[in-house]
Amino acid sequence: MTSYHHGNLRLALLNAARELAAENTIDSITLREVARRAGVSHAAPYHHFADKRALLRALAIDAFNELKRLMQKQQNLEPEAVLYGIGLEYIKFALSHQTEFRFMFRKNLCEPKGSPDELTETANQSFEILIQTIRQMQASGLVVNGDPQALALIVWSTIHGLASLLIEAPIVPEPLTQGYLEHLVGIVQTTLQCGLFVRN
Amino acid sequence: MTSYHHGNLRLALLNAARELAAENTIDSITLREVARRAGVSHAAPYHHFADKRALLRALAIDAFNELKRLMQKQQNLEPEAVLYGIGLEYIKFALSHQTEFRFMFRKNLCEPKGSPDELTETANQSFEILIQTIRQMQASGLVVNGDPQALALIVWSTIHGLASLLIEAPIVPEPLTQGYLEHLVGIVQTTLQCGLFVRN
DNA sequence: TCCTTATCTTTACAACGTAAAGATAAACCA
DNA sequence: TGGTTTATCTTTACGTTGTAAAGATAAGGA
Repeated sequence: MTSYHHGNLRLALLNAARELAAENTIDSITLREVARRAGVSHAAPYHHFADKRALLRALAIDAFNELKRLMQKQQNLEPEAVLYGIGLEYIKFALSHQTEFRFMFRKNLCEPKGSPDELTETANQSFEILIQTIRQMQASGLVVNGDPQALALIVWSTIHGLASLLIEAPIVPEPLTQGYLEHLVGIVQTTLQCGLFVRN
Repeated sequence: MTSYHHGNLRLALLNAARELAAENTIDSITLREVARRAGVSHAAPYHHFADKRALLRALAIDAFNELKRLMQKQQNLEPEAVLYGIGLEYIKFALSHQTEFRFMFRKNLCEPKGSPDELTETANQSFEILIQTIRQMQASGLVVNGDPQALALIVWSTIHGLASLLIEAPIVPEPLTQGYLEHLVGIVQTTLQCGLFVRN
């Protein structure tokens, strides 16, 4: 079992990183510790990732793909329920994968603008689902007309903002129960749906 | 001029950190480089900050205070324009102080929950302005009734989410002009005001 | 079979955060 | 005023990190 060649070290490294992500804070993910957990020398990772950024980027890409999968699943609901479902999944994912979520939104993990970047591409694919949802809802007369991309950006902002604040904001709104969470997403829904302002 | 005692090293260190924040990415802020720029030895900062986290925390606190000041200034506008003004200032601040903005929302810079934490307190003071604004608008009949804290959280989410995505999201919506920025904040306003969904 | 190539280890180095102990100057107190 | 205390800064030191370079091992193709 303790062969010189590992078999699938790349995956083992990513899993070790995820393990660290789950148990510690964001700074505890170190290349050397990841290698240690995978049972290899501290330089071994360099045969699978160009540098530390590349490892974290791979982590972020995996996370985006998982989130995309969760969002896609919500598209099977009745049209009026899709957006609420997506919002809830998004926030639940952020809360249950806080460290990965932080790496998903770290510009300096992306390749310099212009060069092809898998992270940017994967993120865009997730965003596409939101645009697509808006488009479908527009077709069903559920959402106002207008540039679907801009509207999707606002929806994403609202959901992403709530998720970020719940994770990172130095304010403690409540002990976070599933019920309170659904309550908050409900307000988001209501806000988007009815508007915050009094109609005149 | 080159006296043994610096005079106001604490401020000089913070300014050096801000200088680094302005010109580089988030990882380039190192305690030793900050000390170098302030013209002192690499251990000098420890007489003014307990550790690196404390320096960054002070940076975040200063940033929150500056943002609070900007938001407060908007409260002099006509009631209907306050929220738009706050949103625009918030996003402009995030874009012009990206690194500080990132440190403002970093849970691990806060003291462990329970102990008194100046960062948490300062952040709450900023949030208070938003709650206060909602309350005033409710009094003027501009905003629907309901828990002002929860409503303010949603408003904050939307604005904060947009700011975060513009800074961090691995999608490039547009070249960011002042005009496009105002356009986006306008959509936020419209969303909050009129709702995204078709009325039925 | 031998050689190439991919994978992993060893060794090495500079930079970092931080601790401990010593130097300097300012402030305070007689 | 002069001496002592205290705050501030420096020097030295240590362990950890990311990364480069060179060597060891094993797998696969000629």
